[in-house]
Amino acid sequence: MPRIIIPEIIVSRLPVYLRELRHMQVLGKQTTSSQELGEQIGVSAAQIRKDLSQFGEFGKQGTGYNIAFLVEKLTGILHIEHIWDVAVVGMGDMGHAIARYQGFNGRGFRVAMLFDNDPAKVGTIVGKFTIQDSADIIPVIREASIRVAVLCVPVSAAQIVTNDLVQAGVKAILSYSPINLSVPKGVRVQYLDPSIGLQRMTYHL
Amino acid sequence: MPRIIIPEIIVSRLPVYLRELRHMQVLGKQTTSSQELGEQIGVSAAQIRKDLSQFGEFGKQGTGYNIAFLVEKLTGILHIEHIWDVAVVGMGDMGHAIARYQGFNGRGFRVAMLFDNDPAKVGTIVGKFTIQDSADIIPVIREASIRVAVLCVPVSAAQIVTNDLVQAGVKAILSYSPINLSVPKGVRVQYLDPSIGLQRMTYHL
DNA sequence: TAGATTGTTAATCGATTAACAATC
DNA sequence: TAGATTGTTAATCGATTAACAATC
Repeated sequence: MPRIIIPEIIVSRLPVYLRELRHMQVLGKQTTSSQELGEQIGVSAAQIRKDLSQFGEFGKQGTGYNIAFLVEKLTGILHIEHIWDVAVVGMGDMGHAIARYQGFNGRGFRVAMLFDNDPAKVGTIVGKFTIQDSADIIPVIREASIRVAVLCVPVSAAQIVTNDLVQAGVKAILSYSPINLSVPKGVRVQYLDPSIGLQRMTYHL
Repeated sequence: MPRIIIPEIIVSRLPVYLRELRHMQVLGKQTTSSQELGEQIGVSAAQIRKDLSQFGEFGKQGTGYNIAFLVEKLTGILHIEHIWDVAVVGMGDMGHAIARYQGFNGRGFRVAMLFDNDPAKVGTIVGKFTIQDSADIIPVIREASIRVAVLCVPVSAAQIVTNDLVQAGVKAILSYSPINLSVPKGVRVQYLDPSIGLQRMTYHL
């Protein structure tokens, strides 16, 4: 039976829905509607209902969505019901910030190992972990069966380190390096380049 | 004469084109084609030509695009021919990393001031600047005519600080706080939430 | 029951791609 | 000139919205 392929644009909205629903939980809310959720995050109510309907029927006519139930469903859909161990490569300022980042708590991820190629940094402790030598990335990540990595190395090293991560079995890379990476099919990259984010806004200024 | 409105999805690709073109310049290339540029960044050649044609005719049949010329045009289109001063608010690990970030060099931005509300941090130096008191955001930013800010404060403070930034005249906010912000029309926000980036990939794992 | 809100269909809207004349 | 590549048009494809029967 051919599993229906969900458009990437829909997948990309689900984490935003989930984040807002968790926020509503913190505020003590029990239920919400597509209307209310949409207003919070700037998406139309119809779009939210259409997106969710790709995965099942999670609401009730007249009353809307039970937040806890929908959070559970989205958590399952996004495959974050278990916590993913994450490797962080490149212990400059940004790597430091990610290594100590508290925002992964309750979102499906935890930092599990740190790498850098600077002998002066290898062996030192950042947050809860000792920085390991980038030269050992392949065996160490493979041994730990890590699938997710955050890349914080300089542009000059980004593609080389990426190749190692791919060889080690990493399937998802979040990159802070402002360069396009080439990866084989089956490996995904998401880019977080602050300059790109700012330039998307200065166009309008 | 009614200026044609460029779709946001096109605007969002321009910084990526520019980044790759600058990278080509570093590699010493003089010209490129829509085909070659597209292969580098994973966009179709037709789409690049279509996008660019919204703004003018920048290429030559048979030979493609002069990279330096196209860089200059895109720099103008994105309004980054002058450097924007940026205020960074929230001097936790992420704020520190942004304050000392070198990646804004040559991309149209420079960090110009830092704020935090923690008395223990106010007055201390990070990178090239002394941390100022968040209580003074409105007069200080207004006095400096700053239009661009990076938000690195905890979720609990994000909306309040945003309101101050808006009141101070900020028109573009890059937010690392994992929460949806509400801003008046004319003010833009871009979000960089690492967990959202990762969740967009774990769906496929 | 009356009011509210879902899930879904059909219509609309917008973005991408294919193709090619123009021309360097 | 022959080959390459643009800018643009028309066709295709996909995403969003509007509307509403179903039903809580």
